[in-house]
Amino acid sequence: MAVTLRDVARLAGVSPGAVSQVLNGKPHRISPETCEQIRQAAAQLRYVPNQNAVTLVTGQSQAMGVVIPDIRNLFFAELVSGVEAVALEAGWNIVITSSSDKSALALANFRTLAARDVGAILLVPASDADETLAMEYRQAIRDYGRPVVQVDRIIPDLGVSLTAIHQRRGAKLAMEHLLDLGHRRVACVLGPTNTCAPRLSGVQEACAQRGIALRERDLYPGAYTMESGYAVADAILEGGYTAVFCFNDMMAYGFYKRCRERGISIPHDLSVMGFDGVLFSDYLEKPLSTVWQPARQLGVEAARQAFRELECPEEAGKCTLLEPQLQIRESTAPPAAGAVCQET
Amino acid sequence: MAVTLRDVARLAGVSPGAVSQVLNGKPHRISPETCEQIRQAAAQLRYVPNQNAVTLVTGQSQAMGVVIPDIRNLFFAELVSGVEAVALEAGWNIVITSSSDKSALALANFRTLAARDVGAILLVPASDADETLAMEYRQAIRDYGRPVVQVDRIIPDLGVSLTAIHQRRGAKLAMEHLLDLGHRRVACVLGPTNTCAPRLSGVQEACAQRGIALRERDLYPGAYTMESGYAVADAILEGGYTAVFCFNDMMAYGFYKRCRERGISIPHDLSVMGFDGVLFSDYLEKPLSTVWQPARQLGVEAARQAFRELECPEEAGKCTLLEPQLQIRESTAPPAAGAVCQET
DNA sequence: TTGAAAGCGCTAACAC
DNA sequence: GTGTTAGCGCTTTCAA
Repeated sequence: MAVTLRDVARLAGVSPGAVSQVLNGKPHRISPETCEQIRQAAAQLRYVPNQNAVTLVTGQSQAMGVVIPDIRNLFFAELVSGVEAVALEAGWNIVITSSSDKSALALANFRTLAARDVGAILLVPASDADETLAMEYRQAIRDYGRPVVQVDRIIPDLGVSLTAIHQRRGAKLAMEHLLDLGHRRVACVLGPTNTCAPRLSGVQEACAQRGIALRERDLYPGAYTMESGYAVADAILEGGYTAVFCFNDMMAYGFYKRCRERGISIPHDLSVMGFDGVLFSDYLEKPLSTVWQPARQLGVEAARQAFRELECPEEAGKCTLLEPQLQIRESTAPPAAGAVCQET
Repeated sequence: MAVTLRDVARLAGVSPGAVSQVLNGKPHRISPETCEQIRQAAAQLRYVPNQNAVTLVTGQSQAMGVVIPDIRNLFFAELVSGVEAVALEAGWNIVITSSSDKSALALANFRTLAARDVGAILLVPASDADETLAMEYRQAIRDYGRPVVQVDRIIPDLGVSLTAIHQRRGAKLAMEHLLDLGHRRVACVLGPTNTCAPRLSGVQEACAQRGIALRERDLYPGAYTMESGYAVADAILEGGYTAVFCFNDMMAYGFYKRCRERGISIPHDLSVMGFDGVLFSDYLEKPLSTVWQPARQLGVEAARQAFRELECPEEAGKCTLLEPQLQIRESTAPPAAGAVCQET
């Protein structure tokens, strides 16, 4: 059915080996005329090498495996697009697997990709990864024996490179912005425990440096969804705060919605800060102040790191941290004299 | 490095063939004890079959190729997630390629996927596809010789199945909604010419059926981006309209922004209708009335169609149209008595 | 300068 | 029941 290298060889009247040499641009000990004949024959038959055969014999597919929680999350979509751009330059494809943020599935995905002999794997672990899982990952990474880059999220001691965004610093920037505006009663809406740790410690750092107390009860649980931002709003609006730091933009959107419903004016009655810098934040009725994360760049850097390791194994184990950017828009302002949110 | 089937055979003291039989659950003519031994050996060595070898010999990889314009577009991200869900059930992976909505790249991607022996290809053509390209596609599809499903966008006479959303009907619904509210001066913000044709004819149909004239100048060019919605807003706000139908939600967001800046009140001064039903539409200051497209379901159906064709080639050439849904929210209302947009 | 031959790891048809 | 064998399409080494 498909045209094979043999077909080309037959048409050109040479051996398969010769065709392989020429078409792969190897140091050719083949006469220019033969070369030309081979090229013509290949073109005529529209020969395309079977990648699986190439992979089988070379032991490495020209594909990069990617494990992410969910492609519908804009952050990961951006990330993937960065990876793809780099892969494309090198003539590689990408194989994507989503874990629904479930560790077991993420690990299974990792193994599947390994079994496909992808040339490298970019791994964004699920947020519920624990020590048992870390051990399994270590094993799987060892078995795989090729470049693995941990992206965005950290499982300790995996022994592979890490490419991530400096979230702690970003969160600190955000909190400092709020504190500098004069806010003293700030609520935080967190994400899933495992993944929001760096952001939380950024917040704590900012408070500590300014000698401001951050109470346990100022920390509200969230799930990084609009729904969870909406759901937690009432409690916060009654908590006597002058500002809220939502640990991602989505939750801030949900928060906005509830504020709108209750007639709370942002930023007059309450300042709202986000985190992510998602596409839409600039198009809200009050453009959201947030911390922009270079998601696409993250994908680019992670892919580059993988290629670097491929060229030169000593490059493994590098840690790359990208800088997030504070984006101050219209949802934050100094606390108003008579803020509507009653004191507790 | 990696454990091979031979290693397992050696440990179990049997032949490679036997191991293959047992591990693949083939009608086993193998004694239960031997079976057990083989399984144990495989488990002990943590044997994982090399997928490339399997692919090479079976001639088909357990992977579905997907060609889309851009993964950062939420619509396609949803689509892909649907495909992935179906693929996962069958133990397949997906290989994603983005074309940046460029036809040449989309075609190249198609060929790359074919060369990888993916089991089937889901193709969302780029929006600038012309007849020359259609010919190349036909050729490539023939060479590929496996199931291809055209998704969401139509290239005529490709001779493959099509799974899409009934956009014409959706657009008609939207326009009817506007007309039923009493609007007579409606502006449309289009998308790239090739891709928005069905939506446009839905609009025309609705107008024709009600004997309402749709003038050429009521059609404004757009690019399906927020920026383009923002950019076109001024012209429309001065055009004496009482309603705008943006051919996607993104452009409506951009339109909102400009309205906000100019103090135009939606829907009092102007009704705005979107198309897509993107995640955020419900969280805008005035939740956007729109036409929801079942993007994820589209992916699910397309993948299922591919699997069906794989099982039974006669299934090829089927056309599946999914129904979009009118979602009326708060951005549309009857035209106000004294609308602010001056007449032309 | 070129052809022949040996695998890569696996499946499937065929002997034993 | 189980082992042996012949490839899948390609790269690469070694002879010629």
